[in-house]
Amino acid sequence: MSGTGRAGRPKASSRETLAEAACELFLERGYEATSVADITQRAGVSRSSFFNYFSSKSDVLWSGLDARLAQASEQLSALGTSADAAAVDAVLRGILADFAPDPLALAMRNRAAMGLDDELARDSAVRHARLAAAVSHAAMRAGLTPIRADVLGAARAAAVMSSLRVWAEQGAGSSDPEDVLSVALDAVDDLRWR
Amino acid sequence: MSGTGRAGRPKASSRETLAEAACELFLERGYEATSVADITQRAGVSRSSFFNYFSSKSDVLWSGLDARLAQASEQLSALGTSADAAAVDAVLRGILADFAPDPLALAMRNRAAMGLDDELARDSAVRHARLAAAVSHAAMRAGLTPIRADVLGAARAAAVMSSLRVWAEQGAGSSDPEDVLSVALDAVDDLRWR
DNA sequence: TCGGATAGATGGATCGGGTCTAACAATACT
DNA sequence: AGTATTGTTAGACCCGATCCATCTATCCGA
Repeated sequence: MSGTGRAGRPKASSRETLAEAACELFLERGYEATSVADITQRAGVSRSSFFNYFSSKSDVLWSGLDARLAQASEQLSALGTSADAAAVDAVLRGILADFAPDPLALAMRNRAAMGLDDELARDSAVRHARLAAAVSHAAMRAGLTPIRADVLGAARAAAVMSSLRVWAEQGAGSSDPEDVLSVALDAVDDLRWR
Repeated sequence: MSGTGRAGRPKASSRETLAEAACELFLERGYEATSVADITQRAGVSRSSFFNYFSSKSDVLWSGLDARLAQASEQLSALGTSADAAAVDAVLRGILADFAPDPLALAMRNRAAMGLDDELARDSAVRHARLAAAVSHAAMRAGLTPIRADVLGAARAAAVMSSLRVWAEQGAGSSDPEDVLSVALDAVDDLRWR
């Protein structure tokens, strides 16, 4: 029997196993009070193995979204000088399209119980900034001034992150995050104080 | 002779002494390569003392702006339900009014030499988010929907942070950051793609 | 069947940021 | 002199993260 897999020792644990153990512990004791050693102990692997699957403790929560954000950044870069609002918004919708409930959604929904308010604020800020920078770069390539591009990028990135948060808090699964985003992007196009 | 000072042992070091030592080292070796122990050693105090003056290593860079952001948050809260765009923008201008070159401006200007690109991006994101949240709360109190308020807060916060960055990179001191912000806030009011 | 070659798992050392505490030192006031 | 007050300090400790050498399990070809 060949071809079942590639050479080498088969994986003894998986991202899912570790993520499950982590989320359980986050719910039981809180995020801060859960060490990486606790997670690997429950998952039945060594502490060292954790970092073969996740680049950091918080990566357990964010890896799903990060992959989509990275993809979106590439797509935005590929737009070149012809980037317009519609094209950018299409990419942004892709980020949340078919976004299934995952550790991040769970964390956003149970942020209080997990004691995640601070951590989530910080990490969300980083992702917001990353996305905002990507949009800003696209806008600058399209000819906008740097500050104008930054403001526009921040507004659109906020639409994405805020939509995700609202969707997650409402109990991810009942609605489609993409629909929430559509409303948010409308708000960007008509950004008046009222 | 009384009244020369209050009781207790006089301070042996000051924030300024530590900040200077830190900035020197950041320029010489880079931010990452400089440990807190390095800073205190150059300043001639113990490592323990560092945290009597700064809450973290990065606080050396950010404490000046953080104080202004905290003040702005309070002012925004005090606006109550009567917050409108003009009142909010006035508060935002106050953040950058008379903002003198400080460790943060130095860091932004020498971000490459200090190897600060990552760290600065992360920390800027946190401050952006903090300010955006304050503006968003003000907007929600004024009756806007949460997502609309988030988008608007992110856009205005981006105007502030982006202005600060541009001002610092241009060589803080030559111009007034408040002037840069005025241009940026105009961009928020007219947030169309190009 | 044996022996690489490959991929994964592991323990342990190391580092740096940050917290905490008990002891110590210097000043003002009485 | 004595005491309260304030600041400094050493040291232990925790935790996230990196690194490396070693060990283990599987596949595949000779």
